[in-house]
Amino acid sequence: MFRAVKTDVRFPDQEESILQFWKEQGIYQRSLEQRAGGEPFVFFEGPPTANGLPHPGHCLTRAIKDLFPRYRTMRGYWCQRKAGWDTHGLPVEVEVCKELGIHSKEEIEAYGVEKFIAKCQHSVWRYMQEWERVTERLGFWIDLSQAYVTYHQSFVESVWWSLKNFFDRGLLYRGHKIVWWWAQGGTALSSGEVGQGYREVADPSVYVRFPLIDEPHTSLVVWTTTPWTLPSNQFAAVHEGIDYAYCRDVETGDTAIVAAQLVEMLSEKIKRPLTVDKTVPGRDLVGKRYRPPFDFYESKIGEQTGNLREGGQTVRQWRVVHADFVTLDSGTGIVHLAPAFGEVDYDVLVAQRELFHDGNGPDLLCAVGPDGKFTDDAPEYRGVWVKDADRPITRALRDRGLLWHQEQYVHDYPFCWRASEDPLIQYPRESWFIRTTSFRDAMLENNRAIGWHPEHIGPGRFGNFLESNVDWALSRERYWGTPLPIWVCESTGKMEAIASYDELCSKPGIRGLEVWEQAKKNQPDLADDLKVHKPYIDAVTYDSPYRAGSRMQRVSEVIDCWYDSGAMPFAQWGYPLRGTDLFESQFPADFISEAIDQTRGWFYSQLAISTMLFGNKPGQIAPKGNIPYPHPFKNCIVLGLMLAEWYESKDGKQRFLTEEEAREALGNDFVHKTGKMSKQLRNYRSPQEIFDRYGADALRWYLFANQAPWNSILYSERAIRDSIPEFLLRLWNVFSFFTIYAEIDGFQGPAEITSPLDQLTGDELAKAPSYRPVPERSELDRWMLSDLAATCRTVIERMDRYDSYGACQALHHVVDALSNWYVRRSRSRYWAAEKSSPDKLDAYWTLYESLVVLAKLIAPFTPFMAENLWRHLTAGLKGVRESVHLCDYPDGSFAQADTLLNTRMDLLREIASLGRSARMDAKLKVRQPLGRVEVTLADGSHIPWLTEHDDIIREELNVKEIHYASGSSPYVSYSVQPNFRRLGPRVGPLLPKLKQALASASGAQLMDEMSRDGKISLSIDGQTIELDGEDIQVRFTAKSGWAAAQGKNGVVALHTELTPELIREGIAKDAIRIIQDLRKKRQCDFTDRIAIEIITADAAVREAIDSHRDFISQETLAVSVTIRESGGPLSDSESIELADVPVSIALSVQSREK
RNA sequence: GCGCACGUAGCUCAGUUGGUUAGAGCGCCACCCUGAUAAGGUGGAGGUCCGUGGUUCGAAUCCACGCGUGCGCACCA
Repeated sequence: MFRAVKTDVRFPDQEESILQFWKEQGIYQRSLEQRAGGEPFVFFEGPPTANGLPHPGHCLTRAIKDLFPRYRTMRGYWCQRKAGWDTHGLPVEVEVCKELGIHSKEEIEAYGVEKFIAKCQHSVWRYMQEWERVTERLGFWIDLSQAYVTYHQSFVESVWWSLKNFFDRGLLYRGHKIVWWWAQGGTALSSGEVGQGYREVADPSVYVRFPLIDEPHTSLVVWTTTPWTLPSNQFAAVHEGIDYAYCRDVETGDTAIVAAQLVEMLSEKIKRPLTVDKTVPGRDLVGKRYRPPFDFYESKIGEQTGNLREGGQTVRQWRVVHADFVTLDSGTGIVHLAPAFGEVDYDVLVAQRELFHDGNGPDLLCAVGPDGKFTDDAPEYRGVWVKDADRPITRALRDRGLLWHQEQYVHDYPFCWRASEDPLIQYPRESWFIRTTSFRDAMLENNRAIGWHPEHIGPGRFGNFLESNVDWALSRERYWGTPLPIWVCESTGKMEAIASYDELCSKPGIRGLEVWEQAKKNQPDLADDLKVHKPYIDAVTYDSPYRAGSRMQRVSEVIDCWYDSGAMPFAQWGYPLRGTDLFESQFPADFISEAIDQTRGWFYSQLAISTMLFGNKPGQIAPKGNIPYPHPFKNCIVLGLMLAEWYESKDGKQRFLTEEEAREALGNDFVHKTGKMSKQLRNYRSPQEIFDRYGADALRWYLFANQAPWNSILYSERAIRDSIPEFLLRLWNVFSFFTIYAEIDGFQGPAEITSPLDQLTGDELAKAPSYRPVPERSELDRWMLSDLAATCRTVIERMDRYDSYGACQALHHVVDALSNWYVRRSRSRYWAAEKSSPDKLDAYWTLYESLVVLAKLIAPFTPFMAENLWRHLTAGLKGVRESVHLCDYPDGSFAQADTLLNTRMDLLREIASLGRSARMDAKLKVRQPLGRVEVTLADGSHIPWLTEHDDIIREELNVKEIHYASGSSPYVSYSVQPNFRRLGPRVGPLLPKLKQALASASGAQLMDEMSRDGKISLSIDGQTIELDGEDIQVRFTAKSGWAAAQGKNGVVALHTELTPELIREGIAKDAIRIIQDLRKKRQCDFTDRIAIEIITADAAVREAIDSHRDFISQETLAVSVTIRESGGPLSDSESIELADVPVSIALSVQSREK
């Protein structure tokens, strides 16, 4: 027995109660248990960092991560969903520093690393509740209780194990890296952080002469915007292919060498003529020695030479070298290289060293300390902050006649995002690297096997990134991160890697474990996982195997937290110390998803680690006896970025308003803005607001159904709200319609069935006595189920291709068909008086079954709505599955997909739509019956079928008669066009003329010729062309002067003359509508009987009502309809216009039973 | 500067291997229908398919060069 549901739904309230139900009944757990032993569908959760609040963008990733596992689970796969949290890294440290009001590493050290780490560990969980709430509220089913956490000991040990593997294979090495360095804070910044801090500044721009040693009175001229790097100069770079000019500078009497192409420009700049003596190619300059601008180093090592690998000797530095990056865009075409302060400069140094025998190459010259101040190497400037040294250095150059020219240069330069007055400098730091470059080809091969969605990511952005791979700079000179598990011998410098805490503890002569033990004793609630972190792990030392009496001490660095996330495929299980079975059964992933910003983040870190670690090469791990590419993930949906929208005043003074706020404050005088979501700008609203107002399903449906997931998507409250009626509300209204009538008629549904129920499949429902086999039902019923079955197959096919957007389109389409055609066309069947007529029961069963199938079909997309429907549809039934999420996904096997029927029904709908359009043109409202319509179709083959369904069109269009034709027709004119696709290859250049010929001929004649001869002959440019039926396309046009409308497949024309009888019927129908309105106004029950009294002076109206009295009574459940010409005012009456005349009408309820 | 993507109606987006009248939803306006009614339907207005050139009988679609936007990378010596 079904109970009518209210139509004024509050989806958010319903969702909250469903969440409660899921929780109490452990539905998620049971959905998993039920599939245990099924084929695994492996999902990896890319760990979010819980260090900040979740924002709308996270809802998108979490929604899509939920969709596919839910879908696969219903399809029978076993899909575990282990949550994870990314917990390490600089952002956590920064958060803690803010809290403590400190900045620099010195301040952290002063505060105490031990206390600092403990704070970091706590800080990680600060927003955990918000994260869990959003996750749950969105309906993201994931096992939060089993979440992996990157700081946990088991995770850290897995990471150690993989690093030891790399170390032992020689893939982990120590080298130098030029980093963006925050000197005041004593730390390097990641490229993301650097990118945040760019600012336009004016720097000094100096042109400096480097005198050549072997050519008197001749100088290279170089340009730099960082004069403070000049004392550390090591080379001057030219490009071999560029021509350089020796120019006489009249003022100095010196010869200046600059790029030939720039002579003129430079001459203007220095405002004096430069006379070119000769021009030489860059390669002729390579090897020439020059005098550096400062002699701090030259005075000590100026004559230092080294032995070249190719034989011979040369001076180590202060030579001209070739470099590819030299261009003529700015400067002089000769580049000053200070390898300590530039990445490309450093690369040149490394390349130069390669030329020499080991130990013979140039050392790195660096006159600046990590604090950004000059060291003893440059005594003149010792202790001066580099930026403050620009002026004195420039002055010194001028004094010594080396300053050729000086100006200001405006450019963007990075500053520290945490201390906006501190400029960053490039600075060399010792760093640990992973030799990813030697796996470049393997990574590319692995990448080619991955199913990227969209496809272009693979060869495009991601592939390109792999092509330009450089070794992974792994180490960070910070505190809160996975410690690099390498111990160094204090006397020999030899190193070894450690793979676990136990391995460490078993080392001979182990000492320092007590530091942790003591800390734990003092503070028993300290998380045990901290023992593998700084500072405790740093205290652990052991006997060196390399020299008796020496100790092994850990290096001080922690690692890049991207490595943590990339290691999660195995580290989430603690593999290989723990979880071997789990890892092997859950690797590789079938599906992962993140937004495009993870290309160089998680997508790369996973691929790099997996490619290097797992395989058949010596030293690699081969779980399950090797794993073919791709691994560690097979499919990846790369989501677009979510954009914020806001409103602001036209002058931009009031920003980041909601639409409501803007309307209130500014009237209509505001602009709509969209842009990147930004925490700082606070230009987005909390997802919770959406959940509370519209519900999670509304948000999910908006995210899934509005565009392909890789397009960027606007987080727009209005757009989310607007997407509700088209799907969720429409479906809910259909369901509500069903319950209203099922309650009135006492439709039992599956409650009739005595045998055990399970998922309410067609086979189960067929056991109900009143359930008739589908083939015995009306065409409309068969069509609906066939359309639904076809939709099931379409959705499955698309979801298997990871095309969630396409699947949503199919769902949208079928809900529209159900609501706007099936229910609309079936209404009268539900109103039918005979409660147990087979047709009425068929209508109920068809609608019921459709709703059951839809509940299952939409379950992965809008899980709340699906559950809500399911719970109502199965209320009171015994044995049926408690949750729709415990059901199998419908595969459409309940009905044949009848494509012919579908085509015909589409045609029928088109005819109805055209008829309504024609009525509109003729200004004939649908309530006015018409005598006849003429339907002319391009293709006559469906006419017999359509004729059988006259009743539908007659009712839709409110006409008495309908006539179909396919031949010539007085309402239609034809135009014939060539079938371009077919004829293009055949006649090619003649096509335009052929088109012309067909257009100018009479369409009707061509049609006649075609039907007589089966072909048309045309002569064009002397060539005879024969066209068969498929070579032409016939286009229909309604002839003007008729109330007619044309569509793709035909024309619908109306007979518009009205007989007195038709007019009377129209009036009666108007009367019915008015009475129905009154019933509603009086809040009558659907089944209340009423008495009607009508008073009007108009004889035509009286006659119309009188002659249709029975019809009116039947439609309005009236026991009596009284008509009077005049009389005293009726009590409780309403005065209304009917057929343009005044009418007074009274309604009284007679009985409320039945 | 380099790479990738995108550029189609007021907004958000579809648009199959090139086929000649470019679609949908929303919004706006008008009308209609209505015992699902805080729904539903029909129509209208609104497009140099970013621009230029090319290939072709035919280009929103393919090619080239630009312009603009987003993202990423690099550079700013």
